[in-house]
Amino acid sequence: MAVTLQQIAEAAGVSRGTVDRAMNNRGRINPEVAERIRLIAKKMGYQPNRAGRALAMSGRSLTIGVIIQVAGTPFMEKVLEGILQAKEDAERLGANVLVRKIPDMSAEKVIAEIEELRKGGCDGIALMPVDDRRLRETVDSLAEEHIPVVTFNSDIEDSARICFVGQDAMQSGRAAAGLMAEIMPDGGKVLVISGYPTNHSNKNRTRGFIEELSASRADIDILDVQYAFDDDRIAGMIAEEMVKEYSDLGGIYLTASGVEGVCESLEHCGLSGKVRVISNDLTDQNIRFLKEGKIRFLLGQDAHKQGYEPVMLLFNKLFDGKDPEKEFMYTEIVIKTKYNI
Amino acid sequence: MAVTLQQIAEAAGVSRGTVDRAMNNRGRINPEVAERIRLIAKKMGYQPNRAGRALAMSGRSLTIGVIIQVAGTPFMEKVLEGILQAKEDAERLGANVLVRKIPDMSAEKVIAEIEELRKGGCDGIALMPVDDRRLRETVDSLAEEHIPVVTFNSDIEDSARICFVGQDAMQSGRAAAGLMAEIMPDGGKVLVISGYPTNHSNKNRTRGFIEELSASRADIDILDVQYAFDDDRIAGMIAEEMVKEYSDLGGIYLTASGVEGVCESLEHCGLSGKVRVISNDLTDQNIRFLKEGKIRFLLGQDAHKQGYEPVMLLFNKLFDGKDPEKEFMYTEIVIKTKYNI
DNA sequence: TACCACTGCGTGCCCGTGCACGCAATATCT
DNA sequence: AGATATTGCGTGCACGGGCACGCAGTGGTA
Repeated sequence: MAVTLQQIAEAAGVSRGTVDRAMNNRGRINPEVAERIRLIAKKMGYQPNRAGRALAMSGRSLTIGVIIQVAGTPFMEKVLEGILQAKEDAERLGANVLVRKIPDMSAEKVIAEIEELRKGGCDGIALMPVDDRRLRETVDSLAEEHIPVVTFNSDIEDSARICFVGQDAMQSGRAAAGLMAEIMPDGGKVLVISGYPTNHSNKNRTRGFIEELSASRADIDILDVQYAFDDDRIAGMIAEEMVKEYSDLGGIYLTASGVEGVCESLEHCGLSGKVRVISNDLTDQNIRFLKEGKIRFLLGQDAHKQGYEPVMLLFNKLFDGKDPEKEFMYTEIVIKTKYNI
Repeated sequence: MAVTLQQIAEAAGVSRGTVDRAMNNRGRINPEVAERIRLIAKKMGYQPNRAGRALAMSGRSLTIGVIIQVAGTPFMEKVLEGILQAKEDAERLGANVLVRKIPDMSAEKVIAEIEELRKGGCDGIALMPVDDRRLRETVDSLAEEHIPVVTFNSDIEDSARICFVGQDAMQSGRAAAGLMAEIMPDGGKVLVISGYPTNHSNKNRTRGFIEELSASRADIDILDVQYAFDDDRIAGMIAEEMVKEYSDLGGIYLTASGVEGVCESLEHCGLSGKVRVISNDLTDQNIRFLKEGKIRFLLGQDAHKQGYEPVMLLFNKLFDGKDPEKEFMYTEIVIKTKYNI
């Protein structure tokens, strides 16, 4: 049976109200008594009853804002599903979840949404950020107002956000290397095309990929990393140039965008399906290329969790005062082939 | 804001208790009044408040029993984690979750546990079943007593369980075929070693694998399915016999157990790592073989969800009277290599 | 007519928690 | 010393829903 405040009160020889003050640091209590009560509560394994709390809190707001880009990709659809399920769960306990969908993800738009949520008296915010100085400053200012922020999908490094829910990029790069090793039995050359090198995901995926592949396969030659800056045209040009220069180029790993350009170039050179392409992210386009056999493997992430968890982390923080266990919550790396997409 | 019984009572010009009787069909009420109240409630969009109900129901049982095999595998650990998280969530709303761990999974043991739970006044049961006629009869008898049952990991087909949470075995077989196709660029022969053919998972994995591979790769020759009946020694013998008979045997797909026997045979023949092995289930042993490069791919399933959902489905059913959306809840297929395990 | 059972409804308590209020004891100030 | 704040604590109400109890009105029976 669950322990209640009343039981702790009896065990400590005080009243329920005193236990309440001790547990919730409300002040107006002798610090020594408070400490003793907290010790007893801990020993008894006290966990606040959600129903009781929800009931007592009813009438108050507890609003959680979620800022998400609506791309219409299957990935985003699943993230949204996760968010909506969390919304349902949280709202049944009296919370209020506002989902703000924005069509394109510029820092200005995100900041504008944050400001609007802040004005509306939002108690916590989950967002899919972009790398931007002003956005980081905005997040830090939210933290100063004690409005917790959780980032998901990508992170704002060195900011005051309480948790990041997303992929471990290094590990993702290593997994890609493992797959590349499996499908290149005869050795050969491998090319890594990275997006913006300032982006941490790109950097870490590249690092993980190279570390793993060079460690496991001495017979595979990894060419110098090329940067396509998230531009399909540049990625295509790089691919074309490289397959012409190196006839034994057997695989291309893309850390981010540029898939379309690469696939077109390979097709143009008559090498589509021959040069193995491994890429990231379950976008519509990538999935199409995967189904057509132009991409061998796609590395994705647990989309549902990436939507559900940020909301729930905020809810737990705001409702129970329970901080996230870690500063990062990594989602599983999902490997998709044309057969399990 | 949410509608309460009190608001309905005021709108209907009756007392809260009368609304309660109307909404919960408790009798002792004029049928016409009851109907009128239900109409008003519907019009106002009444949804019972979980917190209130949980609080009122506290002290009463709402006991959910979970029967799980403790194998100590990482997979089972994660399933257990999911169960324990669901336990926490449900218990915070006043439910009671009993986790029964049994060391080995014979039908007798499972039935014995079910009987004990039934005697203890359990309101719903989640279990990892084995294929057994008496077990199915037991589950059906539970259904007659209105004790809902959810199966997970494997199903009891054609039984009265309200939902199955686990893998779509056909799809898993297809994914394995896709991977096999990727790592056998030069064609050759492929062998399927199945566990007990009466087991639906084995049957469907085999079917999915053969359908997919024969459709996508005409240059790969799929040998007749061999049955190892979940016996390592038999599986090993089959593998040894086959690699001797067919020098171009390039891949083995195992639907279930027998991995150890196969790997030993391959090692014995000096073909370890050369003949590609793809298998199912993230057991300790399989993971070891995967890490050692003796297995190329392992197909697993979302373990956490497989623990969490069965308990939550039962809780939603018993607490809110909400039935599962579908009779099946399929978990995602996870592909593991030595690099993302 | 007196007694009882039954119907149809209102009332009040309970669950666990948050919080406002109030009261006694002590501390601080005039 | 007396008035006034502050500290430390107990008490009671509220929240929404389940359910026991009780009460008035009705109908039947001896």
